[in-house]
Amino acid sequence: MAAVTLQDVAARAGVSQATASRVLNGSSRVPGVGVADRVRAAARELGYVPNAQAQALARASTGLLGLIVHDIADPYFSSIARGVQTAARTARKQVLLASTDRDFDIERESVSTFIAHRADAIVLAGSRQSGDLDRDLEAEFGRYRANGGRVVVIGQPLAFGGAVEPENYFASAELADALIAEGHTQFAVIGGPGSIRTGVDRRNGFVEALGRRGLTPLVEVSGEFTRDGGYSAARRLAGALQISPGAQAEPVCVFAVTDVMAIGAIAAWRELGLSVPDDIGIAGFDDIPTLRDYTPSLTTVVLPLEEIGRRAVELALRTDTDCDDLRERIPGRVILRDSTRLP
Amino acid sequence: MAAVTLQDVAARAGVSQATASRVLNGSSRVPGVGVADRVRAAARELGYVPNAQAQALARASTGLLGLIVHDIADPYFSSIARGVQTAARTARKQVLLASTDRDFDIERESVSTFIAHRADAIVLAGSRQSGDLDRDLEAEFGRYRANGGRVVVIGQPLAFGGAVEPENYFASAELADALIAEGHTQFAVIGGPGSIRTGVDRRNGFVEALGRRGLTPLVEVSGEFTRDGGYSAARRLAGALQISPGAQAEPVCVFAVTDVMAIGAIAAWRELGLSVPDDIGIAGFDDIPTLRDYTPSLTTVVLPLEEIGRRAVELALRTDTDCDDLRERIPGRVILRDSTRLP
DNA sequence: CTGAAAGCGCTTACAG
DNA sequence: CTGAAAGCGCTTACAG
Repeated sequence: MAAVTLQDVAARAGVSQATASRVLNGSSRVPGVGVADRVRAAARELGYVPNAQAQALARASTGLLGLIVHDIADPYFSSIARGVQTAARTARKQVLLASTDRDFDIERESVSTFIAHRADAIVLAGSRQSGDLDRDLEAEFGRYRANGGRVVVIGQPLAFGGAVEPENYFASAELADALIAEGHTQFAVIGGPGSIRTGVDRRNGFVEALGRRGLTPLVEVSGEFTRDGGYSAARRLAGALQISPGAQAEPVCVFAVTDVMAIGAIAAWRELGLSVPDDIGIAGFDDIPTLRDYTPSLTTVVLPLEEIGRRAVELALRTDTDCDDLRERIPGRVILRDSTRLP
Repeated sequence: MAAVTLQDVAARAGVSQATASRVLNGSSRVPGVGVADRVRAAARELGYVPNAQAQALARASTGLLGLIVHDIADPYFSSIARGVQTAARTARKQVLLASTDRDFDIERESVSTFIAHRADAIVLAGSRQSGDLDRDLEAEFGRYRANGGRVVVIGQPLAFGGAVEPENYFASAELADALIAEGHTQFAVIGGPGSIRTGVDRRNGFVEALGRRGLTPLVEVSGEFTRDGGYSAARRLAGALQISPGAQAEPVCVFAVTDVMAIGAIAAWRELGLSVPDDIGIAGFDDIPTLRDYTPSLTTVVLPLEEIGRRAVELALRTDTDCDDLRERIPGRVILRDSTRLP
């Protein structure tokens, strides 16, 4: 049970605890030559591992960084998590991870727990509708920040703290423009849940860009941010549009706000005997790595997810300034591929 | 800076710190009615959040669970991580995550740091070649366990601690048998790095099962566990086999030890004008969700990854017994799909 | 049921 | 350069 303690090390080295502490964990003071060596030798022989909890209590900081995502198994979030990990490692912070299953209660709990653990900073990578950050959460964050905690959100509105903003709206608008430039004139949209801002922004960016060209989606349907959400939305969409195999003058071009949904949509249409892109076109969003070799290759928008994660950590750890009003906008890049090719 | 302290709450409620502690965080003792309410009210009004670091120091346990993976952005590991998260949440533990980028030095560092943070348990989800768990790591784990720490590994050999063993070897053997039953007689293998046990087991299971039927792979190549690793290995393989479009009497059936590698392979062959499964067949391993709608659909083996993560946590948290010799074997399931269909 | 006090394992002014 | 001591914020026997 009893792990080796700094006291033990000090005793064996024949110095005070303070000296042992300075040699092992402090940085500045250079002690007498023999002393430092003795202490280090004692620590090694005893297998001393400093107790980070005790250190955290004695210092002001825990070296912990909280990361909250909707679903760590979702490639979108796991890529962000990878970037967070990388940046955390270079900053010598440990990552506390919470995957909330898109449940806002769990999210709130996770925030409380991270605060209880006195994480030095919290990165909230979920996404929700504007202004929807609930009061409890805002209040907790407020106190947390007052006590020196830093908070950075990725892709969501927050009255305070830092923010990394993937430009979902603009990127989707660019996608619409690119598709129009390709010659498309008929569009439809598969959106996400109304409560998730990312999806809403993408939908809005796309639809409003169409509007600027005098176009309107023929249909809009929506579903969960999952393969199955895309699948069932796509069935409804095909029904609404009455598309039948080989009968399209110009294939309708559908924008699914997520690659994963787009994949579900293609699967649904394939079952219906519809061919992409000949009967119906589709574009996604995210450029998920494992999907890059898909056939037909998927028109999509890339977001530098890992970079987004890294930037969030950098914002969270900046000491030169308060987090407030630090906003980094991260542009997306449109990639036209086969799934929206016109005959 | 100064967060609200238990002392503050006690003062405002007019009770001792001990009583406040018992009301708020202790479980048993039911104090006088008014007392408990007063304390809770004070805590709420002050916005008290217990300091988990201090609690950890005073109690014996931190409520932290360390998870170490090779790459959190890899779907294999992120699915395991999801299972770990779920189980951790129900056990009211927090997850400390380390993604090592497949670097064993970083892995070792992560273990040390987790031990320093006095994680109650550590789940090591990497994978390496048999016996390759280095001495330093073994020594650290030894001390950790002596102090009450629990360690569970997923898919790797360890002389002590608990283990969750995906049955890579057997599942791959079953895959070989199933393929032979389908009528295949010509095989080749795309393996992974020799240092990673998972890949080695899969390769061995497959090749040895072939051997039992008197068959031998025509070629074996290998590469990194990535899309690009599969891509370049597949080019070498096609060169070695001199496969040209439309000229195969019986397409060779290739086993790539990973779905991600299989995808890279298909992409490589497509560039060479080879069609799957007519010119060459391929099977993967993992059944990655985003790949399920791939065309051609990929023959593969499913491993219940989330369950593996959950089981690992359950093993790590079992209190009825020491972790030692707790081994859970998790079987895989073969799924035959289009990518290995014979003409 | 409640409180005073010791202790968890460190760090860090403050003296020397 | 080094040490004695206080303090970080809790929990938990031990008394009452």
